[in-house]
Amino acid sequence: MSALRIGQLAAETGVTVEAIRYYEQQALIPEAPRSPSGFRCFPPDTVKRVRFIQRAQDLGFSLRDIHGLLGLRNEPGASCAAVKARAEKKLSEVDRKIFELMRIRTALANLSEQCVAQADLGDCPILDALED
Amino acid sequence: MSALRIGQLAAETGVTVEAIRYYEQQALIPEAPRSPSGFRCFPPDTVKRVRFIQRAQDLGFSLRDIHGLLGLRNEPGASCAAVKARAEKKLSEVDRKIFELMRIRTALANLSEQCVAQADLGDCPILDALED
DNA sequence: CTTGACTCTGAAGTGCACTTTAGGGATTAG
DNA sequence: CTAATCCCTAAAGTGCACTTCAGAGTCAAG
Repeated sequence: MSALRIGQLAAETGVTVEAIRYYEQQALIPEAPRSPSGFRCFPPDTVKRVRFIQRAQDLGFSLRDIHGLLGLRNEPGASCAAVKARAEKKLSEVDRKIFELMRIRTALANLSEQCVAQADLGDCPILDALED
Repeated sequence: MSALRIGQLAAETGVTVEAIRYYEQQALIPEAPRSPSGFRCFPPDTVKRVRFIQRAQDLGFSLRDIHGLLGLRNEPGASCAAVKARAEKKLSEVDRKIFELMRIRTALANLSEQCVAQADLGDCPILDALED
């Protein structure tokens, strides 16, 4: 049970076979060796690689970002600090988005309340929150 | 100085003239009246509208979403119940986004914290955590 | 009155992260 | 053996939010 065919890898990771071919094409996973008939035979640890991609994507990294993260490991001068710097850049972006979303959340909640109280939407709290 | 031409509106808001024409085409800003020669003459409060679009986009709303948010404000008071339902749907979407971002934030913060920023990449906690 | 900045339209192109299509060959359960 | 299922490739399509292009009209300054 050492090599996986593309469908098995897909089932294992929950991504489509097309997405996996796409990842290979984009060099996010190593090019798989082929069976005599031309089928891809993925080494089992490709599962980990695909999960890495999924997790990193989930953390807000683009595929380009992920390619960069993967590349870091092979760069001579690259350090853990470089990885940390990227993670922290993403972290501050995420913090900012959370902060802004909290503001609009409040505005929307107010709007909803006013809808109960009175039907007049002439003064919209959403706009108030966003136009400053 | 009551009406703005498209270039002035663009300069004021920091978006391109093309993007503004696109917004108008997508009905995100009202269709501007035209000068005798066919130039758009934007009422000054269009600046606010464009800024609303920018902010909302920054919060992760698509232009389609924004169209919906804007619609909330302009709908006739007749269907107050429908408006409220819409506002609450948006609210739950916002809540979901906040929740998702908090999850991402926690993961990034944890990973970043573990990184001593001195180790070589063989044992970078961030990459390690993403790989398991 | 000419030059250069500004504006117009419609159509096509861009980047992302895939998905879909078309037209095949390979493998396997019954 | 046959039918279902899996796999292959290259290319085109998708949705979003624009950007670029081509060709042409308008306006203010010098």
